[in-house]
Amino acid sequence: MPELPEVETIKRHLAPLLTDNQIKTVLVRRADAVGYPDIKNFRTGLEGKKIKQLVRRGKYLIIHLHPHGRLIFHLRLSGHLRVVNNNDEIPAYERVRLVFTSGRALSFIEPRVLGKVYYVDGAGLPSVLQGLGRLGLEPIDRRFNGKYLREKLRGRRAKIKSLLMDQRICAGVGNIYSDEALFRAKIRPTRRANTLKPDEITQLAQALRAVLKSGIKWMGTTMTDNRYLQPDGARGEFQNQLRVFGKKGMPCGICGRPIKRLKLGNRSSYFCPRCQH
DNA sequence: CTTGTGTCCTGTAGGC
DNA sequence: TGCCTACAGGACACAA
Repeated sequence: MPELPEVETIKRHLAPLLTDNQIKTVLVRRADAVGYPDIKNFRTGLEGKKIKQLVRRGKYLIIHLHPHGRLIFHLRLSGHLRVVNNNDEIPAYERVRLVFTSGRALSFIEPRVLGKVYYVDGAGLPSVLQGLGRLGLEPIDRRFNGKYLREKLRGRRAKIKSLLMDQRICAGVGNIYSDEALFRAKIRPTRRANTLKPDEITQLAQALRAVLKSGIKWMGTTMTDNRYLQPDGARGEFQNQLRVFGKKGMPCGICGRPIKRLKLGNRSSYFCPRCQH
């Protein structure tokens, strides 16, 4: 579900609510929602710890604990996080709950159980989190520019969209924001990376930066299914800024021709056949 | 090393 | 109403 702007929005909402809270108990309602370690060590590792700081890297949300340890969430396609009163009704599809000494609780909701939560004690990362250790630059990083992207794409013959969604190249970019950046840079998702001119890659890097920053500003994208919601239940607003994603058959805002949809890998891609080359 | 495809899991929407 | 298929903001294992 969430890409970088959504996870960033979630982090900003949760940070003031969670910081300094102490974990009293941990309830695991679905064992396979815990990615690491085993359930017993997951619980004992967390109980008694205090929440120190929230950090986002790519699409990962990392919660630093006191006196040590990290709690890491990856929400994948359908994960949610909500802060609730521990006495309130249990949300549907809740998989893990952290109960705080304050009487509040953090609810990890994940209908599809693709998203996971991890507890890491030491400095290193378990193999199930190797993706976190291999992330490339985020497009909102000031070092992310045309030069960086050209180096990463050099010699690559794959379709550009699949490379934009490669977290080792563009950390935090997913299906929505890659389509939107490609539209703004006037490049088709199916273009082979090695056919892009240096100028086009510079435009693409700029577009990625702009789209992700705008996504954060508008607090993420909530489509009509409300699958992504902020932790307080509010919808995002970036869906109103979308130019192509989910707009099959609707007129392009620039040329008026209908937006096309195609399958790339197993994902939907949207683009304007007139404006994008 | 690179690329494309299948798979994990569950729910929902739409066609018949 | 029921059954079937397609689809879903992701990432990884695997084969070629």
